[in-house]
Amino acid sequence: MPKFRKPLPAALPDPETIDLQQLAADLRSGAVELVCVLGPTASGKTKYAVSLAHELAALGLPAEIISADSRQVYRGMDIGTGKDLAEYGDIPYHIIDVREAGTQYNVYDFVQDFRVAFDDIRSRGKVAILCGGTGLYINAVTAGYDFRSRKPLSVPSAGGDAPVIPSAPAVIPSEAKESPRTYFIGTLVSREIRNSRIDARLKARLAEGMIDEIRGLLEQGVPAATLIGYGLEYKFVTLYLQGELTEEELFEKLSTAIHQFAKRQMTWFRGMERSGAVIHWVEV
RNA sequence: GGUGCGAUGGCCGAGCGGUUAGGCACAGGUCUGCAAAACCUGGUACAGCGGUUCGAUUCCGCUUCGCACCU
Repeated sequence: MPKFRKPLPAALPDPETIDLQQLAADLRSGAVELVCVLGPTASGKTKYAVSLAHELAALGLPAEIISADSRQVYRGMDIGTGKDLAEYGDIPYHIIDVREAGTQYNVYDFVQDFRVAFDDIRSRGKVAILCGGTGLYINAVTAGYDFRSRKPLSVPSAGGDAPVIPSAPAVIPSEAKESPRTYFIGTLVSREIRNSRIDARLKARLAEGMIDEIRGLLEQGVPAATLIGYGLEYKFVTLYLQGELTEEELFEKLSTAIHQFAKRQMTWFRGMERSGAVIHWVEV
């Protein structure tokens, strides 16, 4: 039997410095059509994307941000998703607060929404910066996932208990366009720092009223099962509100779950790199 | 000081004279309509030293360290 080598913890990519002048030139020439800022949770993506937008604007290339976050699409889910809209300042953002909390949203919807936002931004002569941590969504639009050949989801017949996906159109989506030439920038943080930031941020969110936010969603009629399905803060806080976790367990388990989530995000990004994407990692 | 009980991988926790229990954490990975989701894979540890035995994590003794109780 071959002895399996224990996989070593993946080394951090080498940090780079972005050559802004070059990036600006590539944007002007069309060599780059989309800038994508990605990274695990708590790595400072939004802050980085906003400052990049300002820097590009200073070079005569005003930019707008398209969020690639599967949970910030929901209105009323603010603290738990880390939706810090103030952070954007005067930079316009897209695909945030576009759905009611409690509804469904998926990659397919995102691809449609992205297309609209992207075309809109470009038609106004501005640069689009895609920024987020939902790897699947990022990959779907930058690698050109084609859903046309997939069976459109159908709404189950009355009485069925299959999950209803109301946002799924019953028609075959329009022809997928070619994916934009994308320049990827990854926000890099060591695992240790990332995890300690996650914990600090979690404490802050709890202190800011995250539990009340989620209690409010339940009171508005969002089913507990749906909130649990949203994962992380929504899942664990709901369990806590249902009395299934003590306050101590809430922090401990949620903290662990977010650490694991951040790791999965990095796994996804490495996978993108393995399949050919070039990600320029920067230390923030 | 005496007696008794216990000491299992990062943590919890079974077990047996001769497979690597298991869970959690951690690490690596998968991913084309719920992705903050759903999955897959990985680590031979039995406090130390002797002894009995073909073979000891498992039996015996001593040592160390915990816990309990006693004068």
